[in-house]
Amino acid sequence: MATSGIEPRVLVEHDAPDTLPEPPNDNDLAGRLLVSQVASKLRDMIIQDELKPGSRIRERQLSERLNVSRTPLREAIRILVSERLVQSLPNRGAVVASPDMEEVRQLLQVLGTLEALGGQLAVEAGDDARIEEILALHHEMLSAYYRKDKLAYFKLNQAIHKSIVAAGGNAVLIDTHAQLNARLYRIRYISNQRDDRWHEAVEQHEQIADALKARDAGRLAVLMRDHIGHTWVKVHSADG
Amino acid sequence: MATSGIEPRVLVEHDAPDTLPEPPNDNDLAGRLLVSQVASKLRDMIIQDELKPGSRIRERQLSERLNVSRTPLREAIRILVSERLVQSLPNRGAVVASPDMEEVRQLLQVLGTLEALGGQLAVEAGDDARIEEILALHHEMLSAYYRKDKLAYFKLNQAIHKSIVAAGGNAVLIDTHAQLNARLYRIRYISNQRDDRWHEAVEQHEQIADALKARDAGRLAVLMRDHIGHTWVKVHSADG
DNA sequence: TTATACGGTTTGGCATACAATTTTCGGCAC
DNA sequence: GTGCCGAAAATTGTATGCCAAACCGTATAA
Repeated sequence: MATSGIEPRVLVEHDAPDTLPEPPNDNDLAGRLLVSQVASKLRDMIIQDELKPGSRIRERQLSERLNVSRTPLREAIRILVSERLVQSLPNRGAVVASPDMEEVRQLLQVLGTLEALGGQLAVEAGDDARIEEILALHHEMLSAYYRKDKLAYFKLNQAIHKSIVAAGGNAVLIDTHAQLNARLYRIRYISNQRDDRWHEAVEQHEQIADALKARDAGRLAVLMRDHIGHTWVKVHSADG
Repeated sequence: MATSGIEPRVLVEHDAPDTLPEPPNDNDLAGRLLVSQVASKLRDMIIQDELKPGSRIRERQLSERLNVSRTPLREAIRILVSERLVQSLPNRGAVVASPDMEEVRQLLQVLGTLEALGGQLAVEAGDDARIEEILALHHEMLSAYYRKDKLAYFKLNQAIHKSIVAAGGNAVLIDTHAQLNARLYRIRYISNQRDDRWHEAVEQHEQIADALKARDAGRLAVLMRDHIGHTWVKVHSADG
């Protein structure tokens, strides 16, 4: 789905890359093929704003910067295009995708449904150890909240959502969730920097943890969906 | 060489067209870049069983068969890999993906959730004309059912599900749905060839059509999910 | 007979060279 | 000063070549 693409940016500029969101580096088989390594590197660069949304990707320049030839770089770009992290223009190369608000809304809508399913499956199929791990992450996150450590909070928040989905054991769901989530990583990070309604999000996580502990699949599903709805409100209201 | 760059003929001989499920050919911008053309062609070949699941993709052989060099073919293969239509082995090339039963179950589980959301959005956001179109497809499908025209039924069935999701207007959902659905195309086609419980599926479609007509979002969502559950029963029981 | 070592062949991985298209920019006309 | 046209430069798209790793068959030794 083609986004506007040429529009500079949707959220704040965030030009200074002094704060690097840290890559999830959740990559598949990154150690093996050069193409995979390059693709992973590109994902990290996009997430860390080293490649800014809307900016063109110059193949020759990037390839010599990464010390690879254009061939594996181009193949890596194709991968990111099909992940919708970059957009390919006909004979004019590729630009880093910059989702507009409507696309963000759509992504969150789908993610909400997927996380609801993930929560349900986590309760139905997840073993106790898995759920204990998630609860442990939850308490770590609370700790970060009370320390006002936004970066730690952000990372633990991401880890929790990912773990809940993973606990369901549906590899397709895990995969799809990760792919859609990657498209929102930057925006979520930026949105997290404001502490708008931070306590609300924490309260929702408390409820999520309760439902997990109680193994209440239905309630957890509803909570997960609502929680993402809350994310949309945060991002949307901050848009301006 | 100078084969004048882009040769007009994109479609290939079609060697053994005894049973051709017909490609959806729902491709993005297939007319533009050679890589896109090759990727589309590969998708069609996989769907039509010209490239059979589990078989290796030999780059040199395929490239000369498609009259392109290995470079665009390799880039196209990368795209299909990230769509999970082919699987890439470390230093041993690519093979056509052959989903096992567990993966099919997972795919259907996620698709069920997505189609439920699609149904809900179709009712909430779809205008009357859109829904009328879907109902028209439904009646066409009924006609195919009574004619016992399995191929027409199959295609219309696919078109209906796609249209319902499309009516919701969520591009991300449409895209994700299409991608996951593509991985099941062959299996669904094969499953459709048996007329196991054909009437049950038709009855479910009747209910779906009713819910659409009544604009009952909640009921439609439940029906869509259950309907896919039914697909799983069909596929699973036939597996053996 | 079986296991294993070895060399030829095939295939994929990456780099580089060439072609086609787009962008840029200088010059000229208005 | 503004706008249009064209050639040069830059960039992407495609093809080809070289190298290394994996496969297969044979032969040799236990």
